[in-house]
Amino acid sequence: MTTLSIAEAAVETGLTTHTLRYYERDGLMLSSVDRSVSGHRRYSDRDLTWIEMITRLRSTGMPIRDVRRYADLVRAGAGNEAERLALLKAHRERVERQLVQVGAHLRAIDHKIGIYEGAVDQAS
Amino acid sequence: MTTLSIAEAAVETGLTTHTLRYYERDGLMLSSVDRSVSGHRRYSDRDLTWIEMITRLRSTGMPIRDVRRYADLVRAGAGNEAERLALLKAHRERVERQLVQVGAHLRAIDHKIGIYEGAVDQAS
DNA sequence: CGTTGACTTCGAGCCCGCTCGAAGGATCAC
DNA sequence: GTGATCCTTCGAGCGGGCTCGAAGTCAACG
Repeated sequence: MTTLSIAEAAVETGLTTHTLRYYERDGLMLSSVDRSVSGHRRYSDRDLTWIEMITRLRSTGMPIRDVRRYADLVRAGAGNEAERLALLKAHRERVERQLVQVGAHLRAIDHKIGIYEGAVDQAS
Repeated sequence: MTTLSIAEAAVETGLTTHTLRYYERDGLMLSSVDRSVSGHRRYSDRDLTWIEMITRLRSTGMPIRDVRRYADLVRAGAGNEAERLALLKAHRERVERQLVQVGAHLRAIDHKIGIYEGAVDQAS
């Protein structure tokens, strides 16, 4: 099992070291990241996998506080799967509704693009 | 041609009166909104149509400053269609890339949901 | 004529999610 | 050993996009 320094974990996850510390500080990690004897953070595979999950939730638009709630549930251990499920499903619904909306807006914008393409063609 | 008060325009567009004034202040409108003799804003159909466009751009994630740039182009009048086209196309690209990404993340989350559904089934 | 209420402007404040800098301690490369 | 590099914590700052409050004007209703 490999463990990474915060700088390496930053590269691996595409986040900054500042953000990684911030996530931990803000209660988004499942537990405090392990430390080396010298006190430096050591990111485990488990940490990295979890950060990947955070990234998924975040980049589908989940606010930090909801990610924290989810982390709290996972941290609490087995027994609250139904609650986690509800949280993820609710999120899923929101994201899908938004995808549909964005799709519709995008088509309207495409229509506009079509108009300009016509106009630019004319001009040439 | 109907014209609306700011309060009516807010209802119509789903924005707040604060936001409508903010958009104008921030140079997002094509021109200052007309005023009644008493100085109250009167939103024309053209204004509402434009606000709809702003909403489309905004809710597909375009930052305010880019909306302003686009408004500047439209305001400048005919002759810069190619530039407008470029702006919209670039935006379109970004949005599509993001849609793909969000879709991928969503599927990963769905996978997780599937796992929890299994677990909750087990428990019941 | 008074009061209610919708409107005006302006500037400040807020929330989110980072992002950064300072100050200090440890570690690595030579 | 010494200098560069990396780490730590803490708290402040920032950019975006609103959001709000204060203070004032004006018009309509009764």
